[in-house]
Amino acid sequence: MCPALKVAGDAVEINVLEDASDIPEFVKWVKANKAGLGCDTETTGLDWWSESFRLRTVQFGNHSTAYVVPVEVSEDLWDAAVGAIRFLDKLAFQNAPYDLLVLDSQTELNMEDIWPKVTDSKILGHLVDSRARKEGGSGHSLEDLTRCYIGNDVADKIKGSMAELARSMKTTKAKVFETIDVWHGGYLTYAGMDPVLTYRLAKKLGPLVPVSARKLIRFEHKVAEICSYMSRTGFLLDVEYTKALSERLHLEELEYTQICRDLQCENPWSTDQCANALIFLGYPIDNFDRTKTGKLKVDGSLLERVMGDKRSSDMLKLLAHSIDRAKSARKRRQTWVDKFLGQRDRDDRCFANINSIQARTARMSITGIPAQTLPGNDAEVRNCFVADEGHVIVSTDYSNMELRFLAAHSQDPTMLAAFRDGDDLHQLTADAAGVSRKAGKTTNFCVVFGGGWKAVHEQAGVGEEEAKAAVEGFWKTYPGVKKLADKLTQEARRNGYITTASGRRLYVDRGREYSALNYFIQSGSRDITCRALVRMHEAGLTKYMRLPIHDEVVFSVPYAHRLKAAKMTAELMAETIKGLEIPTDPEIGGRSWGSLYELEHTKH
DNA sequence: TCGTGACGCACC
DNA sequence: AAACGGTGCGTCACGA
Repeated sequence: MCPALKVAGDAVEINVLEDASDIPEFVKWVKANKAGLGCDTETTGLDWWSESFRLRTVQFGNHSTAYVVPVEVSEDLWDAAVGAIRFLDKLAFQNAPYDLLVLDSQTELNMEDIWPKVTDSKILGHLVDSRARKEGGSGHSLEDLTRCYIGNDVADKIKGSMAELARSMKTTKAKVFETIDVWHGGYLTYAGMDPVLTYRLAKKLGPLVPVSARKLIRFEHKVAEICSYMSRTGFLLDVEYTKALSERLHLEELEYTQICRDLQCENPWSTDQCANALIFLGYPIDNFDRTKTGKLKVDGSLLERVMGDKRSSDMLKLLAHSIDRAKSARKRRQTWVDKFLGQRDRDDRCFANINSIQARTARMSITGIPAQTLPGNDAEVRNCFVADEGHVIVSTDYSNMELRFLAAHSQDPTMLAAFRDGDDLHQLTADAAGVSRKAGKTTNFCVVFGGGWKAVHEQAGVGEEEAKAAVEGFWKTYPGVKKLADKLTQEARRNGYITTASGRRLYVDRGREYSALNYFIQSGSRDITCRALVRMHEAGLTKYMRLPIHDEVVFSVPYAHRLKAAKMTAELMAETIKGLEIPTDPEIGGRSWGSLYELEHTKH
């Protein structure tokens, strides 16, 4: 028995099962709590797919009592924990996808059987307040939610106890979980507190979800479930190709780093050193922009200016080019290629960690395989991933989802007609304002982002006057959009938040009410993709899904069924919003993901 | 030795 | 009156 602890004034009892003789008491307690308990796992790390990964303890908790089951010490304890999970009607987890992937991969339990019983306190927390802690919101980690809804003192104690463990063991936090003795008192206290906090948070947060968002609770749990199946499936890596690419990028990096060194730039990753070396070779210091902290700005556009400047010497141009190439090669290798190789499992699969409800707008984020940020202008990096044996890659995305969503919800007649008639919306905006198509297109996107003429000016590379005319023309051409934007801005000003088409509450920062339109569109578009995931799941397509990427879903499908699969995904994903269809565009590729990008490559 | 902020760049 | 929204990740630089 651990020392008594207090949470928000209540004593919390943490029990540890030491051997089989403790099991009857635990079973009795679980039976008395059949309706539901908080649950958590402690493991050796986060890489649930790796061979060295181990499940160490499973913990259960209610409002005031916790049981820590050190499943790694005996089969009896293992069976007791597994039995409890099977027996309980409801289970509350904090970030359920992770724990369920652990239980699924390490025990005889299946995610499919656990998910229907799950409440995820992270999902509830996000539905209550989607903002990160930095943004003035609650945040969504266990520590943040505890701090916000239970008490600072408890959150500090949890955080402090972990740091203390690391200190006492003279190691890093990550190593603690791998090496600490399972009977260590501090460890067991830490482990036991988590399910108690999760249980309390789940109880507390449920009623705080705004009425308009209640229907999203089930929906978001389903989306998280589907994403966890995609995580579990993983994506097959073409190891031979990936190794060769890594090697090539490494040589490229070395070659260009050497040139930088020869030109007095020892470290091209230090912006200070780059600036100094460029100035040393004669580039005028006045030509630099400054960062907001007043330092010389060295970015891609500066390097481009150096290379394009007629007054630049050959050496200066060579330095700018070499800095760019060295950085680019290393970025590709470190951020993507080598990461894939390092993370693969014994079957050469990589596993994405999909946070199905992460951003302030509820957009997903994907780490592990950073699928949302793979370079899109060539096939090189994406070719690392391939469809399963006998499969090909299919990718289905929405056409113009955000602008169509805007047209549907604003019911602006001009914009609606343009989409219905298949007109060129970018040209339409351009014609209305008497500007180039490029300015028109950029304006359409900038308005969605909440940008103004300055953004159009910089992004489209058109003059200030043309940019001003384009933005002014936009609002005149689409008065319905203006009306929606004004309505949302006022709503944000009045309430401090907007309610999206799905009923989600999104807080908007004071003084930044112009972003309300973007939140509405971005969040609504994300919900469209997620509803499509649910429909495809119900149609039995989950095992072919690999990754959701904003307005796109990537699949691996059997070659023989590629046509039918593409058609099915296109039909299931398409959705009609207020009478306007958001159409989809399925693409059938070859074995590698990059094959879908090779055509676009020829554009350059 | 770490954690963190600034910066730059990859994307929708 | 105007207003660039949302991410992940790697490096450098700095401070506890």
